[in-house]
Amino acid sequence: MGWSIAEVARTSGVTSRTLRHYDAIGLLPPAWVADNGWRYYEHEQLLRLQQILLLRELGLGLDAVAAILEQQSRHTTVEVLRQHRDWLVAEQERLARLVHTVDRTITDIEKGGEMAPDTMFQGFEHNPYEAEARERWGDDAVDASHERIKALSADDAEKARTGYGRVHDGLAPLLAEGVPASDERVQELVDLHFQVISLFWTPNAEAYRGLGQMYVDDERFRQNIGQGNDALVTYLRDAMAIYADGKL
Amino acid sequence: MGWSIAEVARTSGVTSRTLRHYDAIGLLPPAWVADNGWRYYEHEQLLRLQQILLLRELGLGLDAVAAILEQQSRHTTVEVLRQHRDWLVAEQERLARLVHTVDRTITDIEKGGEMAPDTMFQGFEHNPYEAEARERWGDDAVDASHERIKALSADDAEKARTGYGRVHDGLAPLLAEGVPASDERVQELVDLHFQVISLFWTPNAEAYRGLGQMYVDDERFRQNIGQGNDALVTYLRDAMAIYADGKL
DNA sequence: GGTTGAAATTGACGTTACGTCAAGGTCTAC
DNA sequence: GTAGACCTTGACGTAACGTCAATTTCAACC
Repeated sequence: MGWSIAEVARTSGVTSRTLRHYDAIGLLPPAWVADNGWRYYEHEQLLRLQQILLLRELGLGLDAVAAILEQQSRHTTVEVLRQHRDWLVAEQERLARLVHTVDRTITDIEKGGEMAPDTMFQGFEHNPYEAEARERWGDDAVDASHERIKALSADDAEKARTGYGRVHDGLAPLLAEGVPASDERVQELVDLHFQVISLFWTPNAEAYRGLGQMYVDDERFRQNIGQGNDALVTYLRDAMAIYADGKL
Repeated sequence: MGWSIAEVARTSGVTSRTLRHYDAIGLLPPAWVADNGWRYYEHEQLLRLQQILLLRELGLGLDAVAAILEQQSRHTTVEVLRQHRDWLVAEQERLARLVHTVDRTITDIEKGGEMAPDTMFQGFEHNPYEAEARERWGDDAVDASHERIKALSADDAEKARTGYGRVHDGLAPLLAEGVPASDERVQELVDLHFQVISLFWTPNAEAYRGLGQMYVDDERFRQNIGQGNDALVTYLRDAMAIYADGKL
């Protein structure tokens, strides 16, 4: 009488390991255990297993499943399901925010891919670091960079239009509010900017300050970063200078 | 020279345990280790830590973070981030489906709360089970059930309008396609129906068959379940009868 | 009665990113 | 010398099993 663990496993689509696990945590003990230790299941256990699987499919944890089956009350069940639903929605929103942030970071990096290396080499071009740059990345890379920076057209600017989004998004309202560049919130954003830059190139204080100045001086950077709002770029430069003085 | 583990922990907002963990998995070894075994970190490690935290905030696993920092290439980084983004979106969609399913199940159960007990008792009312029902749930429950079933108004029907959604959603198109009630897809839906019912009441074959018949005979059930589509209710009854014969 | 193959059992480790003790050494200051 | 802060390694716990590994049992066949 009754079914063995493998038979139950086959007909219900779970592994015998899972059934043993459910036994171990007390969620689904077998109907009876033979003298040799073998587990045997009856119709009642099969039904309970189906209930477990139904609830598990909703994404509930086994503890929540156990709570529902223990109470067998509509009120408790709906209560647990509602909590679970709330959790699902919250998690979904968290993921949505992450997707957004990742998207922003990707465009930031891609924009960095179009501009930052050139920035980097241009920064070296007329200062004592150029020799080091040529040594570190090779003449070809530096020369190619010079080519690319010359070739930067309105097209590229357009392509990069959405870049530096995370920093831009946060900075613009702070500027509008008249928050000083030394403000903590501004410096946090600059820190983010510095970190994204630092994923591939770590400027020292002087280079970072120079990068900010270049954003202002070079029309393409000014346009890309400020999106027509030149004050924003100046603001970023000032904030970067303060950051460089304080943290680098 | 350098900072101790607790100093780094304080300034960067992680615990010393985390730093030890990052050392253990090779993600962030300290700059040097003193003779007494104490870890000391330099500026370079702080920077790397910031990079790690930046990427971790995007929801990346530590292995993905390690991959990015190991390569230090824009291409790899964007590649990893894109994969991660895809995963995030897929997960988000999965959660959205779960939310939907949980919602449906909640309304199913709540509708069950309004109708199934009455169904249950009504099912017993004119058959040999009524005595057992009175013994099992008490006279009060059965009498109250009779009161409630009499009081079922258009209001209640309206309240329950969205119930049995999962079954209804799946069944209607199959009926429209002319799929026979014995079809596997139909029977799967009936199985779902049976399982939701079984969360609180486990009918035997006869009771389940009777429940299906009642859906057809009683106007309120017919209306609630079929939403005006009487053929759907008949279809469900037939499918339930087949299910009862085959599985119960 | 012995052998074989299928099926069963109980461990126990691995997974993710640490949190949380626990036991014991080290440093600094009084 | 000792208190107190700080450091170390070690080990268990988390969720829900997957995946061996070693061993035992059962049913059937020769």
